[in-house]
Amino acid sequence: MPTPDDTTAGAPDVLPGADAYGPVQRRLLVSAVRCFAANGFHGTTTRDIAGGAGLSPAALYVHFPSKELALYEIVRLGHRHAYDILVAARADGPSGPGERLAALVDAYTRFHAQWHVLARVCQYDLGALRPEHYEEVLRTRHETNEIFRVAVAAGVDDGTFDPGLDVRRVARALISLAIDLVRWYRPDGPETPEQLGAFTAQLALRLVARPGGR
Amino acid sequence: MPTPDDTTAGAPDVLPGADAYGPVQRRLLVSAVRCFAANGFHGTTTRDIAGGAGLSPAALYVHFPSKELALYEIVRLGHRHAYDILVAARADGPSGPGERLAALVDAYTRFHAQWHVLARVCQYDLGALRPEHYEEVLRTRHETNEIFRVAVAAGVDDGTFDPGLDVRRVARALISLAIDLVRWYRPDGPETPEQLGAFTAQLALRLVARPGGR
DNA sequence: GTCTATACGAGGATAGAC
DNA sequence: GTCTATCCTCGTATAGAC
Repeated sequence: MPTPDDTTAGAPDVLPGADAYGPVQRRLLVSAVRCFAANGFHGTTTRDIAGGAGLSPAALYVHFPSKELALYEIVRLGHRHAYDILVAARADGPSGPGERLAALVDAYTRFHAQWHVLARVCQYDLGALRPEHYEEVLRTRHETNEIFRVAVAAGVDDGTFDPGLDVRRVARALISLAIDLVRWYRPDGPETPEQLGAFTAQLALRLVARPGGR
Repeated sequence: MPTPDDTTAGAPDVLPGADAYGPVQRRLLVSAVRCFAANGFHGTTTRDIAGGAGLSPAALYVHFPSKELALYEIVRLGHRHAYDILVAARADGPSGPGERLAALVDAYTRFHAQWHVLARVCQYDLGALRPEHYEEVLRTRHETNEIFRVAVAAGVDDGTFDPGLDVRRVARALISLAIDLVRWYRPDGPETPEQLGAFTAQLALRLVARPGGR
């Protein structure tokens, strides 16, 4: 049972691209994200969502044609935002393969910690999407994963990383480290998203380092 | 919609400790695990479970007092089995901290791959448990996690691993690597549970290795 | 122990007033 | 665009026959 009263304010805690929506639609999406994260798509009722936004059950259907499309909107937003963050992290900063990979892992980890409510929905409720929507999301995920594979491959190719690395598997492991925290992360815990990002990036560099390397 | 007809055979593919139950109860649990893994607890109906076991909707309640208690039975079984596997892996085999940690990560990874249907339920549907059952499961999880923390600490203390390691965070990362595969693992993929276990164990040793170490 | 039949509430979605 | 009221299906669980 999420709290209402994000009345007009944006919802910087659970919805990154919230400015793209009108105030009511935004309140509904914020409520939906919180409900889905807490109880899952099937464990959430349309009454929960509308009530969390301070509206009657019927009001939801003025803004979304179905519960599933509200989920799709949320999942699409989350995946798009994650992708954008990685592209930005890849673009700026130093350009060595190590620094670049560390920046990607750092950014991806921080994203999942900072937006852990949204990220949780993006990981756990994909199965509730209709097949065509699911396929669309998978395409975005593939592009996101590809960024990591390319970054690992770059360091292997130019000899910065261990030449014996299995690129796909190592990239997958780095993604696992960044994503799995949505399972256990709580914002009232001892670690900030920044600390988690820095730590995970450090682990990433250990994973790709040359055997005898400094 | 899982398939029926595990009629009398055990269900080695989804239920490890299946021998402890009678044949009908076992069929119900097997059906329930498959349904929960595919659609989540709230996305699964008691009709789905009973139908998947070849029974009428009402028959479920002869063997389980509620849908939630069937879930609890499944989750308890899964967590107990994972714990037992780790204790066994810790007990046999060579005794150096590196070998021991590798054996733990290997076993834990293999467990999640081999029993990925069960493991998926154990990771994704915990929130559907009633609070008292949830608390009980958390206790088992804590003991399981503690095994990894102790194994990492042992190598740090005797100088085998990097003395600068943050024991809790590194243990958490190893657990993440083993668990996250339930999100993407498919048995028809290119990797066997054994290959995944060996690879993840190798990553674990990289993560704990001394900086200049061989 | 399993079945058919059913009670009863929950939940997605709509109708129509304001 | 929001509300109240409602439709109607689905879903958990039970009753009672065999």
